[in-house]
Amino acid sequence: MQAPSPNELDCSKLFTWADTSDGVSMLITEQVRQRILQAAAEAQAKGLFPAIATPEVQVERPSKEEHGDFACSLPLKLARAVRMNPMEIARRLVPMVPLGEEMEKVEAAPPGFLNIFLRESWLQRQVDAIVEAGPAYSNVDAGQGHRVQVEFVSVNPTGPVHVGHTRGAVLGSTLANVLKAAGYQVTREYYINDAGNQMELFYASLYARYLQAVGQDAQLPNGGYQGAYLVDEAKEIVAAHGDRFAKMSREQAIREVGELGLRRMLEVIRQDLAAIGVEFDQWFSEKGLFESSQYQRTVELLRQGGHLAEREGAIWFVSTALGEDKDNVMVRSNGLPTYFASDAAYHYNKFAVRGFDRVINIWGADHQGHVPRLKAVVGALGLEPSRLTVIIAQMVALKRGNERVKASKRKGEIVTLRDLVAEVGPDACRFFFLARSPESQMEFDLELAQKQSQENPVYYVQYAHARIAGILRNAEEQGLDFRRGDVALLRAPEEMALIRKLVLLPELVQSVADTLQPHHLPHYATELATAFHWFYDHCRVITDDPALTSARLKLVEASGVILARSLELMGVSAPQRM
RNA sequence: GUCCCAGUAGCUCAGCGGAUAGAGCGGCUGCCUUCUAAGCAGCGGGCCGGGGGUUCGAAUCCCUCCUGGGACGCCA
Repeated sequence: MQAPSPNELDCSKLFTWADTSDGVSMLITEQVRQRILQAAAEAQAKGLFPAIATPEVQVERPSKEEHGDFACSLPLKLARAVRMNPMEIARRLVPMVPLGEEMEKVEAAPPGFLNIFLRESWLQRQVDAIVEAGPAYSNVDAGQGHRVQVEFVSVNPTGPVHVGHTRGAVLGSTLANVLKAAGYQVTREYYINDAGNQMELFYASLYARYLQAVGQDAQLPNGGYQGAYLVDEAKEIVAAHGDRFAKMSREQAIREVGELGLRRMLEVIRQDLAAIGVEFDQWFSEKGLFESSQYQRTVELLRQGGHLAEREGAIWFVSTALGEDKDNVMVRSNGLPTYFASDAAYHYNKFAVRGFDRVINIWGADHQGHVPRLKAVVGALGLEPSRLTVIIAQMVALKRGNERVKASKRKGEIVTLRDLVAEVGPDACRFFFLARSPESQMEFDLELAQKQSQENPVYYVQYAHARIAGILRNAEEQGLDFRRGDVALLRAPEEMALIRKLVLLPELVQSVADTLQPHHLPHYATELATAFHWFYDHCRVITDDPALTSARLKLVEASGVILARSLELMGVSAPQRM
């Protein structure tokens, strides 16, 4: 028998999950995989086919019902190495697979698949398990309590959050939800770029608007922020503080007005994000890295490691020595650090100071070129670069009908997150962004999004939840107690199809935590809703048959638990009525 | 010029080594005396950008070309 590779052992650990009433059990997919592995080992031990290294055994969910609940192509993969007909391998494997109480049967199917069917009784019992466990049914233990930080949005506090940033916001908050469900200890963080040029420009712009607001002649600085929101900010500052800043030195006034403006801007950003359910555990100040001399320490570490070189009056990070295309300036010839330098310090802080096991950054596509050098500098600081994952969310192109909307904060042409939520609503907005994988560019037609809002798939999913709530309300009004309902009565095709969808959520949580691709959640939720609507239309729940009524009410409750949980993971509300 | 991402139904997008390629929207046709019709059932719709390869098997992997977006600063 082949000893499982260390990699396989790791995997089996990753796939365990707790939280069921009968103690720790394993994801069903993983159980099936293990059984096939066992079967292969036994077949080889018995000499049914030559003993060779068993390739990675993968189990998939076939799309066609007649192919069973799981399918495995191991025989096809084995065929060449053992020089046998794959169908013959499959046939010899079938009787070796231990069925246990989960599996009904295993079939060999041409050209050499193993099709695995789950036992009806096992599926039915999951309904009880879901009702007992509640939302925790979906939880897995992939993270094993490891500390992971998700840093996202981190928009410069020079203006409100706009539509493009919203994609990253929705993505990050959902990932954080899922990672938590997968057993990680999660910190959601917003990095405040409160140091550097852009902030100086913002302060100076705000100061100019302030002077204008108190009736003085003032010009925006070159390249300054032209957005109307700064005019409003300035007016509000005047309302609260009068013209006292106009009487101080320009330098001091810019500092004080700027400080006020920064705080107000951050508050606007926080509120706008909260409106689509995005909240943070930590707001981390870039300036703090300098004030606590963590920046200086990081630079010193790089210098000691021989990663810095002085040239043309600037200090460079010699990334070419680490296989990069070019070196990067860390300290400019004017003595000021670059954004890259504080980023190095920031990531040193994340790993070495705060001790996160893993860090996930969500960036816009316009920062994509910075990934290699950030990884390089993390490595140069003696940290393992693979602990850092940078997810690049592609651009969101805005349209209004046929007209393209160009978003530029400095020019002030912004479609803000606030506008978007006002037009489309937070639920549709989250669902819409979430349904697309981050690496595909998307076109957001504001007209269409608004028009579609009644036909948006999010309502389809939410409606299923509202129907569930309605049935449970009726049951309660009629004083029905279904705790003793017998799940063995759930045998209709619509009932079984629904149960099959319900049991998928833990596996989905596992795979999203693994691949960091939450766009599968909305698709799952839609499929689950479809299964429920189908059930609803074919199986009347509350009837004059008390036994069947109780059993079906249990299924309805279990459906509500899983549907609400998948909506919760996406940050979408689960309405009781619609 | 170099690097990254994308190209799948009329539109917006899933699928990323498995069996006859999917969903929503839009179009057409049926279904409300029964727990919400924001629902269900059905019809139509595709050289999976082109061309080569690898494989028992390719929308999926490799090469190449085309198209669109992004990145290549002592900006962030």
